[in-house]
Amino acid sequence: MHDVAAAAGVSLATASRVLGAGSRTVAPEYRERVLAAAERLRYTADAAARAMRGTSGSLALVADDLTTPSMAIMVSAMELAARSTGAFVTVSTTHGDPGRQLETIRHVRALRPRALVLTSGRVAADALSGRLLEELRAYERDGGRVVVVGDTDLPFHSVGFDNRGAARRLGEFVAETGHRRVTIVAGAREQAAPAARTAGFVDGLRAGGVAEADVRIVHCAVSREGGLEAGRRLVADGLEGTDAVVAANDLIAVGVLRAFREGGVAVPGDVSLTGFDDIRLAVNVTPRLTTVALPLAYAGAEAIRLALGEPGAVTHVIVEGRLVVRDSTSERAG
Amino acid sequence: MHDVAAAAGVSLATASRVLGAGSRTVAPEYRERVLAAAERLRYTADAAARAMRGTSGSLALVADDLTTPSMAIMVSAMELAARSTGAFVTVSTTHGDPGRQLETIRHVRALRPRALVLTSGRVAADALSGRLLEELRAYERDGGRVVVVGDTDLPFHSVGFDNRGAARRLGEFVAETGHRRVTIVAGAREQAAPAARTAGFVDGLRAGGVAEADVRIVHCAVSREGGLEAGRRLVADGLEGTDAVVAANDLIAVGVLRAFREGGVAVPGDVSLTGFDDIRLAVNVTPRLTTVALPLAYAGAEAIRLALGEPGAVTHVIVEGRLVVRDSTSERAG
DNA sequence: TAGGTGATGGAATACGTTTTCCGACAGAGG
DNA sequence: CCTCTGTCGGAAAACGTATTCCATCACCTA
Repeated sequence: MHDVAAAAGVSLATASRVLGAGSRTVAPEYRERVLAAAERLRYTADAAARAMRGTSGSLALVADDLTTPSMAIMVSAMELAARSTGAFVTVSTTHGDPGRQLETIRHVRALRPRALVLTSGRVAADALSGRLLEELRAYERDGGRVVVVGDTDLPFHSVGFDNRGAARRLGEFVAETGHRRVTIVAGAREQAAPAARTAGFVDGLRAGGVAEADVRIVHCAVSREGGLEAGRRLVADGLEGTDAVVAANDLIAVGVLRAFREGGVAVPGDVSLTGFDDIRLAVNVTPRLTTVALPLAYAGAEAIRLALGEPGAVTHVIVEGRLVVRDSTSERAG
Repeated sequence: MHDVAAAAGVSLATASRVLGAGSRTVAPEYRERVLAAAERLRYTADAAARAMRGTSGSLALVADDLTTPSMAIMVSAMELAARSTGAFVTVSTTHGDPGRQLETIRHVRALRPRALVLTSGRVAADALSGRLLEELRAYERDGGRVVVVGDTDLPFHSVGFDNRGAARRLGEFVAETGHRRVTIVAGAREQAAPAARTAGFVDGLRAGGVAEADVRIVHCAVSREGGLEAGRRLVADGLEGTDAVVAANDLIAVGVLRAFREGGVAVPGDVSLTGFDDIRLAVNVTPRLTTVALPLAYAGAEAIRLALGEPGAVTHVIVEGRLVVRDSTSERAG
């Protein structure tokens, strides 16, 4: 910047006033001269030096895993939203491992980011969460801001999905389209999101008139393979009049779908099938999956809004899912 | 750090020597005292202040789009590799728009990153590339290091895929398994990767003994929809003895597959079909796609290795694809 | 015309760290 | 016992920017 000021024939202070986000006004003539010199010299103010004075203008995103499509969509939306305000985004992944989460947060604190956005399916459900919480609190005490995406029982700003509510609506839909014997492929019992969805499915089915005795719940790994295995078990055990299978997410549903195809079970002819998440794969299978779409990009943008927001009370934002009816469900006679 | 030094009863300089990556040795007793004080006070050295002296220890990743699975895999691998060396990673997306690329690079230069990794399918094929090049050169002149992933005709370090070579091997495989009339669904003529693959397919088919007159090339949009459309056209025009369809990527192949299913063409019964990229979807369709797997994670890690490498001559790394034979191709009688 | 007032450029300082230089101290060798 | 040498702690400078404080200047009003 020294060079720019010299080239423009003004003092360092004037150059800074022009190039920094104008704390004070500068005469138009000088302003123009400085801008021209900066352009000519390809000058950009050093973010590190700038960070040493005021706020840092960088955001730290800590996510489980970028390769999961839903994470990628959220992180991408966050990057977009942050960028539109001129903030930089640094990304770290933890693979959901609480130890790595802790280590990552500790590491990232060195950047003195304006805010820390923690996106994880399993923040609270662990023994380490005490130390994690403590670390996040320390970060807040230093003036940082914590936003958690996907979990709402922590005392930080958060963006959560109304898993239970959306699942309830899906359950109601399944009940109202005439299904009477339903199997829920619920994924892992311990994970928060699948558990909330399962509870919502049950709510909705009951509300729609399905008898408790006619709702069966089976667990499996939260993956395509888990669904495949669960589906094979269902086929092997006999479907016993089951006319709908409700899966905790699309990946599981796709696995079940494959098992049904192997076993000669027609979807939706013999059994209706639903997923959750509306991943891209949901429209690339045959039949296309009836599912619940989560507004992931919106949630990501909302997280950045919270991260950059004015200081204030801790805010919990809940975003709703949307039922997407496609070809994997059909109306039953009765 | 002042507080830490005070708490440990040593000078600022000593604390720095212990906590910074030891430029000099400190008496074990003092060292321990400082470490204990830092732990107690939850102290982490300010990265910005640190960056103002030596090198910044941060890497800038500029990618087209995080939501594309292949990009996500590469970026994720880069993050992992960078992290293992203690570097921070900031990501920016440009949606492949050259204007945004330029603006992003300009913006990111403020961070004085140690290196800039540009991952894009279409860096060179544009009128703006002159200004882009100029900007990157200016960045290099300031001591930065530029690594380009996916394009090799720029004068920077690069990691490229041997599209043509891998396509050639796939072409040979198709020829050697007895296919004699082949249609290449080549995607867009203007894009570098599809064009290189098409050339490779032709090489391989010719080498495997397929006559030039028996290779037909059709173009389409590089997407599932493009493939669907192209596939429908093929079905409508009549396949005229075509016994293999070779697509420029998996997405196109999946589109073609759907068109064939609609049109009653059996894969691989009537026609063999191949893709390229080995995206997750390739194993989630029926039949599972024969394709070429690109070692994306390896390429990402390699890019970081170049980015962090010792100064030296510009290096171009070419990574090979691997033929993955699945169910969408079958051996022909002759 | 003189004094007051508002605008604005310039010098200096602070931010938190690393590193260089200097000085002190201890141990060893003559 | 003195001196030389090696080790290590402490003071200070430097990195690049934003901002505070001061000085100057022009303009307006009485």
